[in-house]
Amino acid sequence: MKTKPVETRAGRGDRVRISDLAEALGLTKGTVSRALNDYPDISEATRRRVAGAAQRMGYRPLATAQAIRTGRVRAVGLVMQLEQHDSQRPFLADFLRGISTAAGSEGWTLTVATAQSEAEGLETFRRIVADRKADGFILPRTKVRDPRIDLLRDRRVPFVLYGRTGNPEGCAWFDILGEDAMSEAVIRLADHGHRRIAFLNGATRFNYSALRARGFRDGMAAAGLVADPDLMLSGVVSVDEGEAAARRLLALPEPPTAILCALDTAALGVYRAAAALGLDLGRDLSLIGYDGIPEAAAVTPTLTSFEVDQAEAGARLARLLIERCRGASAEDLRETAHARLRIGGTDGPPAQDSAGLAAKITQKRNETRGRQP
Amino acid sequence: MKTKPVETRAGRGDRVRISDLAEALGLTKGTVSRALNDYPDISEATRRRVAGAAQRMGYRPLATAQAIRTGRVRAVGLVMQLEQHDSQRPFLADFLRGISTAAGSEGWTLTVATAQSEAEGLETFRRIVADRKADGFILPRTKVRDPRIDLLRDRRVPFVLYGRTGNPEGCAWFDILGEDAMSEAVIRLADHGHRRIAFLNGATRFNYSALRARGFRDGMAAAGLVADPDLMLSGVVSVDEGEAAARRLLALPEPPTAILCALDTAALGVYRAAAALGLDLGRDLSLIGYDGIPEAAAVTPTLTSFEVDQAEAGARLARLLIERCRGASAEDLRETAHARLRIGGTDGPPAQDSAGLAAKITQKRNETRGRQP
DNA sequence: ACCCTTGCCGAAACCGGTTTCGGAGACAAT
DNA sequence: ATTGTCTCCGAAACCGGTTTCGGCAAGGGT
Repeated sequence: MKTKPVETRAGRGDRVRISDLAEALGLTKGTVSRALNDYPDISEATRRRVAGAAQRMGYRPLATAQAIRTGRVRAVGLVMQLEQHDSQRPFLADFLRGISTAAGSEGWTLTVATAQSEAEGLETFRRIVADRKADGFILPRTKVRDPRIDLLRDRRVPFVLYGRTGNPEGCAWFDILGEDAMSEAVIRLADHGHRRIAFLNGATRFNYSALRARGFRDGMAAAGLVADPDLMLSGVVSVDEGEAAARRLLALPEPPTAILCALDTAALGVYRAAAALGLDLGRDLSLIGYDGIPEAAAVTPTLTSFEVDQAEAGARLARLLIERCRGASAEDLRETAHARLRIGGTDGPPAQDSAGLAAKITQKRNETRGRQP
Repeated sequence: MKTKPVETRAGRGDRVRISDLAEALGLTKGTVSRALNDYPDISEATRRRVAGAAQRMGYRPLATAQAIRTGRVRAVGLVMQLEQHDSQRPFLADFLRGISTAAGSEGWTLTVATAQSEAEGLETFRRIVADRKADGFILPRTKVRDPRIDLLRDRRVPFVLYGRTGNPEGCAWFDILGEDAMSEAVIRLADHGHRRIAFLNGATRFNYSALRARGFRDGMAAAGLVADPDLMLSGVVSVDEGEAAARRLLALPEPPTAILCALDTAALGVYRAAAALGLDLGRDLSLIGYDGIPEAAAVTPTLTSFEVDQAEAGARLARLLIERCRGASAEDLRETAHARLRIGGTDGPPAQDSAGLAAKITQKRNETRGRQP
């Protein structure tokens, strides 16, 4: 039954072991180990001597060997729960690059797993921890109430959120201030002269949704405008949902002259609705999105949107997690950054006010109706 | 200096160790180990007894502990060398999902690293092997002559190509038959009535380019058409390059009525060129791409293109690599699959032949010129 | 009845580290 | 000079497995 494995000569390879180091220094490997791990019972002199020799001889402890005693393998874990409409998808490569380079510079590696469902995801965490394939996790796409957090907090497994969450106790995180972006967008639209501004929010189970909604409201207040509840929809994620929502909004007696979307995918749906109604994006209807997905730059006119440096996010998350694994307290490991506005062609001064827009829409609709039968 | 690490109680956790198993069976752990690893000096009876107990007690060997003796950690490695224009990028999530689920079902995990340059990539391989973070590698985007292959082959590290290569000796692989797709596309265009068909190929250093070019030629031959060298360009990768190439082709005395692109990104550039010349895609000019990137479905008309099941590709690659690590010979581990045509709105019978198209282009150009000054 | 295989398993070394324990030596205090 | 404390390192156990080696018992041949 046993087939001969491929000869991996890496086995006896040129690695310097701790015993080599010890021998070269005239010490025992136990002493060398303690010196390298900053045990207090090692004199400063030998500590330096050992560190120097380790450096010179290129000694790097074998993580798998350390792990059997310490249980720590110097690997950050990432469990991706892929959903159909995941705005992070296009940026996954950048995100992973950020994580793996930051981790690599500390001698850590990245272990990736995927899950189709939440339950499977939790099981995956358990497995990876039990198998010692990672020392901690980066948790992307945090929810307001997130079972992953409960699980890991309960098991005392280190983790860092990409995003914030409802109960932040014991959580370290890095997050983009989506609320600031939404607020900035509203003020920009108000400066253009828009007074009726709609907001298409994402799925409310994700934590960012509440924040972006708050940012929208804050921006409206700052601009001296009223946030009409009829113009605030949530759960608008896919292109189709975006189109449907926009159609509904534009059929109102007092339609918005600008739509702000928490997700670019929804914004792409607005393109369709505008095209169907014969509206000019950027003139008849202004539109601002969030994420900066590639499709938004490929379409005409290009979408005004907020882009996030996902590589930077990954790098900072990795560094935070490593610090956390080394024992830093979660409360000291909380960072944020801003999204950057990428100006496209979909926002500008309104060609007419809400009433004018309503009239135009009615007129267009009648034209179309007239042509059809 | 030493900060207290986060208490990971996974350490003493509920894991059943091999010694637990041995004790329960009244055997020594050495015997149990040999039984589980199919050593020939274990009776079939005890082998079964051990396997049964392992199953029942939920014993799973700790990979990191095994690794220190065997050097094998049950992890597949993936080093992504990210380039600016990587058509795989949008599919990375699916690809990773395929790999990690297939690997997971065998108890393996996935270690991911990234590199900015070829040299850094090679160094990364060395590091991962030396640190025993992976037992073998999946090599995406193979080149005709690929230094990664030389390195790994030389060090006898198992690997599997995603793609084929110039010197296949000792290489296992999985690949999509891009040549068949190109050939199919040509025949489709010929069936539409096209006679002058152009081909925009990708970067020639990648192995797929030669294959797709061959597929184009084979398709032309099969359709009874001549492949005009003036209509075959290569190194056309980005949207800008695609646009420039299309402009050049359409300025020829006998322009093509159809363009086949080895990459969707290039095809997106053709959209721009067609728009600039006032040509109707699907009527004046037919266009077929390859990859099925999301932008190609977002644009109007949608691009006729070939899509690849990247999750399936990842899964098969993972399985092949695991087999390879278990000792299967590379020559027995070579699989292929087909891309699937996704019909869009960019291909159809030509509205006019090449001469007619040339006339139309000249006319449009004069119109534009007349308007401009 | 004797020797020689052969099959099968226990004992122990080993992999490359970490961690505990104890003791040698330096130095200060009595 | 003796005792006590403190510093610093060696020795050895340990982590959870794998692999080598040797030997016992059963079976086979003469």
